[in-house]
Amino acid sequence: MSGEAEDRPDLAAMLMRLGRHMVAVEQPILAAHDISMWGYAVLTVLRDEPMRTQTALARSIGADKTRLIPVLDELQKRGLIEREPDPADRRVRLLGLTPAGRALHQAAQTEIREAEAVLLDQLPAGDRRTFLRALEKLGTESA
Amino acid sequence: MSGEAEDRPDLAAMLMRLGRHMVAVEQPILAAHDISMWGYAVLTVLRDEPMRTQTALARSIGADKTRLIPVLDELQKRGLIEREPDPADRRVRLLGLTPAGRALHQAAQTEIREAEAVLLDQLPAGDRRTFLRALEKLGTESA
DNA sequence: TATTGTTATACTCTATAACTATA
DNA sequence: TATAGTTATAGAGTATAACAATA
Repeated sequence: MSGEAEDRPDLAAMLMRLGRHMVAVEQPILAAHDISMWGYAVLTVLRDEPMRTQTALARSIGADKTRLIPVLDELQKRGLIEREPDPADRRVRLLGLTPAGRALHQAAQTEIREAEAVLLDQLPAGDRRTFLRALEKLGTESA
Repeated sequence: MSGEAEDRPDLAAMLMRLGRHMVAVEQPILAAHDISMWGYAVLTVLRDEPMRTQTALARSIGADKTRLIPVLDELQKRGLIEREPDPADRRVRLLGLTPAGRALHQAAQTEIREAEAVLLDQLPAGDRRTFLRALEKLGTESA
């Protein structure tokens, strides 16, 4: 309980406003690599760890499993992901990045980080670190 | 340019994830007051300053002017906003809160701040202040 | 019977364009 | 002719439910 008066917009409003702005900033970069926002999100998750089911993948990026299917179809067709039935349980699809998928993700992320820096450089280095750490912590522990 | 390796999710992903979560947290509160997210956004803007046109109001909350109209119809019908033609230029609608609108906004916002505190209390007080200030600054200066 | 993945459908949200009225 | 507001329509994005394959 801080005794200070908090004269600021609501948290959801600030997050969604800045979030929409950053999505708009990312859009041209992703388009240059011919990949959608959901496609990029899939590559990001699979880079950190392969997944055993599409349902788990969908949950981890906050998407419905049904709307991931066209995305996975496209990524597979372009040779960016592997997606093969598990011999031990042929209902599930083992998911992972191909080298091409890894390379594309790396290239796109590098450009995205440069675009983010333009925004984040408005903050002093210490505030920037605190901001990013807080944002990551709140997102992972609650959402 | 910080020389540190930045092993974190992309900024847009973190913002949208936490933003969606906070919207979900707000939803039951707004529903209890029988008001939509856009309706609440309108009340918030008008509390800070009356507006001279609906187009300006739409722009200030990042919405299309056409999708604001049913929202304004509803708010007006419930006596939460005033919306009268400007005698000096009868094309424009002068917009402002009624006392009832101001009271409803205040009540809802109080509950929303309490819900936000549950999340924000995970941060040390200093980090919390830095986080909120940074978020507000980045949102207003760029988006 | 339960679970994974898929397809088809319906629904919500949003943007586009056309219209009215004022200036 | 230009602008504010409104209406109608179409499009994108998303979720719901039914289905097929496997356990």
